[in-house]
Amino acid sequence: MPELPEVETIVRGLRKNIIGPSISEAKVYFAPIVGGKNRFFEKQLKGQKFTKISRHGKYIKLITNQGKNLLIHLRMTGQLFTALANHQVDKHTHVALTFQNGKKLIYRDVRKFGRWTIIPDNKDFSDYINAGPDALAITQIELKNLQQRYPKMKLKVFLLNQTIIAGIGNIYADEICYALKKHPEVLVEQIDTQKLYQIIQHILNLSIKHQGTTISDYRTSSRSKGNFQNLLKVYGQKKCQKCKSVVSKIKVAGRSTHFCSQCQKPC
DNA sequence: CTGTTTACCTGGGGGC
DNA sequence: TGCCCCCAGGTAAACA
Repeated sequence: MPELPEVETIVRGLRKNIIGPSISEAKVYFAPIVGGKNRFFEKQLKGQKFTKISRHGKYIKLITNQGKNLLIHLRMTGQLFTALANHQVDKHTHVALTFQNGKKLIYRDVRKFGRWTIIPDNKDFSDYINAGPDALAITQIELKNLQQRYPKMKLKVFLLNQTIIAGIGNIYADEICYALKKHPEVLVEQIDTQKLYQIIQHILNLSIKHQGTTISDYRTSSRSKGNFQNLLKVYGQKKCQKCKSVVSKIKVAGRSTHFCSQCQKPC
């Protein structure tokens, strides 16, 4: 589900709501989400206050006043939203934090793939985040260096690999290839760095402006849907917006891949 | 080392 | 309606 724009939208929303108040109760309803250590987890967070929230790629990083580091990954269907004191949890809610001001932070995840990790005191976030530079923080120089390191990699495989660039997932990889007018299987060495750089920044920032893409599960921190799904040019589309020909669907790196065979040439 | 499956889960949609 | 199969925004582990 959530890629960089969706995670960024959630982080911005939460920053306004959960920074400050102390956690009066932490409740885990499904232990595997927190690595099976639900008692430990509840104890660690109780009484803490979040002082900072940020993001690297699709990872959410939270820091408390007593230096506890909490790492959250939403994977496919994770939802992170704030709720009022009277909020009723449903069967897909796996973690709930209650703050002293009565508000709650709810983690809901239909497929249960997401993970909450408390970083041990002697470790750092980076020990638990296996990722390259963030797609919105990367410089053009860094991007060029990465292209030179993986010249024979297919463009979409390169974009999807989180250890190369962090934050781009299946939807935005397809949208980026489309905007570049390149077939997703074109080799990385054939891509102009400046164009790729500008298109990545443009598409991700535009999606953030529209609160991300809701295909089915993704919701903002206030549980509203994103709007960028209305602006997608090729992912999940039947016909190419430009030339009206039928959008092709193939598998690349095991992921469903949409492209226009007329507008995106493999040259 | 690299590229390809599989596993983790639930639910929605299509075909019959 | 119900059953079966496939598909889904992600990633780590197992496999060849």
